Amino acid sequence: MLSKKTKYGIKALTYLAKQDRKVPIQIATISESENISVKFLESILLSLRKSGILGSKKGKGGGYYLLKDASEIKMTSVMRVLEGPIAMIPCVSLNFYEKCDDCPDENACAVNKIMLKVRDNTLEIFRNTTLADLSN
Amino acid sequence: MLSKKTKYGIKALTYLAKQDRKVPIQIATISESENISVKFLESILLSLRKSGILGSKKGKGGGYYLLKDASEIKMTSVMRVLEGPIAMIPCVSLNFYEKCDDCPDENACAVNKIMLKVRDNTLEIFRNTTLADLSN
DNA sequence: TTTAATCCCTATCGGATTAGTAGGGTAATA
DNA sequence: TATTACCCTACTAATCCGATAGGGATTAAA
Repeated sequence: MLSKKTKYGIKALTYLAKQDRKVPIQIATISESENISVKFLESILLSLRKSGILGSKKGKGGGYYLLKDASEIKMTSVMRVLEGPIAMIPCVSLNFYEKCDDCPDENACAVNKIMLKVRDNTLEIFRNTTLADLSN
Repeated sequence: MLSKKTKYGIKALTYLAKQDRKVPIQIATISESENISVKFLESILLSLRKSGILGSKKGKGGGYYLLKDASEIKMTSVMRVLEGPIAMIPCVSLNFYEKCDDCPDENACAVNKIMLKVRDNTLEIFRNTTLADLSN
């Protein structure tokens, strides 16, 4: 299941992608437009800023803005920041790899086999999709 | 994240797929071979039986067995029984559809758009993969 | 210089889910 | 009839999620 964090994060990012990048947008504005609680959205935007996808400006007239052009922001990085691993199980994850305790041989493991396929495919989609694609 | 229930379920099913279908296999046997707690495995096999993927035989010499040939058991049905929805979000789910409260228009929703792609792709993989494919 | 807007950070909390445990009931077979 | 093994219910510890609360720091504008 996709977490609400990810869902809201993607919505907020596509909202920003539709705006003039030079004008910071306030949390409250996005919150109203996308029906997201202000405080929860705040924490989401914060993590997007820390990961280098968003920039922010403090004080009056401040807000959040995309650091790069929407067409240069791939869904792979967005998903990894918001949702974490793209793979459904750690033993097939590129960025969050972990061995299974119970599994003596990954190459012989049926779960590994099928989930690897799924990961490859999903990854391909996220790699070829940018924020610009989603905001049209 | 794939639940352990699903992971163990797939492992148990591929184990059964390697055996003679006419001989019931006991829970304890699968449990030992695949490193799964007996009781937890018991509840998993039970739900696989209730959903019509496995058959069971009680009493001495009893156990579980595949109801169909491994090559006829698609991963779509296995995943739906064990994990539930294949889609990452209910608004793009075929079998577990639900509308999002916060979303006025699904066709204009970026999350819907990208997750629909992912679902289509994942579904395609599960449809074209059978237990037989995994047990080789 | 003051004020108000806005981001920034930490802590907390209820509810849901997960993974696993325990214990006994029931049916089938030798 | 004794044994084996499935079947079912209930419980629990741990974890995660979504949300809330409250204040602190920074900046722009009056």
